[in-house]
Amino acid sequence: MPRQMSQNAAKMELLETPMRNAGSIDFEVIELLFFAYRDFVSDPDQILVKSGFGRAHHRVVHFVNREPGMTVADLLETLQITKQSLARVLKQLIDSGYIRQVAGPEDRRQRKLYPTRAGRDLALALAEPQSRRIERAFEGASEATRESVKRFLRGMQTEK
Amino acid sequence: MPRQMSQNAAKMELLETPMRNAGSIDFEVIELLFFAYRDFVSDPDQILVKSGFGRAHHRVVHFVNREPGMTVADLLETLQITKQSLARVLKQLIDSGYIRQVAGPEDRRQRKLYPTRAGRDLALALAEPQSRRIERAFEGASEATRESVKRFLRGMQTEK
DNA sequence: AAAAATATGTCAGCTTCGTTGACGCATTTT
DNA sequence: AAAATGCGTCAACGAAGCTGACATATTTTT
Repeated sequence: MPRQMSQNAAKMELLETPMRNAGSIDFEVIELLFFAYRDFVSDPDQILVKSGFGRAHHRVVHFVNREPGMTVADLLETLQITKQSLARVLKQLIDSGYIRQVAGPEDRRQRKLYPTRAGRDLALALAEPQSRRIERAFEGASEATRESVKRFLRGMQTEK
Repeated sequence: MPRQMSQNAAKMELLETPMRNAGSIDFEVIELLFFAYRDFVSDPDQILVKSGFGRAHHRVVHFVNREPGMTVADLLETLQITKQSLARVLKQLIDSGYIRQVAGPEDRRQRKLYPTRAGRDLALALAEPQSRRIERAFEGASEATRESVKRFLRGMQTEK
């Protein structure tokens, strides 16, 4: 086989054309979601570093504040992680005084989770820059537009 | 101090009221973004497990396919990670034949990255379920609505 | 009353993917 | 010739997920 042909064969395996929106594949929105979420979660990180916590703590403190009295099982369902994974961060949040547990009044096996005042304050501090970013992204948008965006985001969720 | 007062004092530190959309904090959209992204990235995971890759490989293979010829530095900028972190996954993708490197034609220190046919196929396979999910979320939406959503997502990005 | 199921906690070990810091090599720029 | 740049790599570490096994308290079922 001549050298030139080998070169071409080797080159053939390299694709030089960009993968563009085509067929039914929406690469543009895929990337928009990636960048939007990357920057969205980067906001709270500075605050979290000061407390010695990470993103996992953020999620826990957020949802417990949103629904005080939720059980450990509820939280596992919401976060879609294992109890062993939750245990670490939850324990740290309890030990640090941001969250407390109360035995369920009906079913005493349950551990109902509540934020302390410090836990509420932390959740608010973390939500603030995220909310500002959202407001900036909605800048000038009508109420109908805002509803469309929410509808889209709801539609992105797996229906359970 | 009477026992009753101590009990109340202890109870005081537990907040039982849900943290609701109030002031300027938009908890609803914060959560919608969390759930939307959680489910959005869960799609490719099954496919990735079969190839022995993770989400980091997904991102690399995606962007190299979107912009063949991008350099290592470009990729680091896009992903916002360190070169040591990228090195691991990039090496695996190169060794597995999904991506190849070519010395830059002008600056030969650069490594331009290109997908192979297998790399293109993998990127397409990973994008497919995500794109289907996006289409479902847009179901029945007008072109104007779609543009509004994209505008919102662009607005969520940190401007560089 | 006994047995089974449930809710939670915990131990141990593993994986992925991010980090910092240091250094080497080839190449380009000054 | 010296300095800066692009990239690769070694080593050590941390955050946050995972599986599997087992313990304890409590509730439900038999």
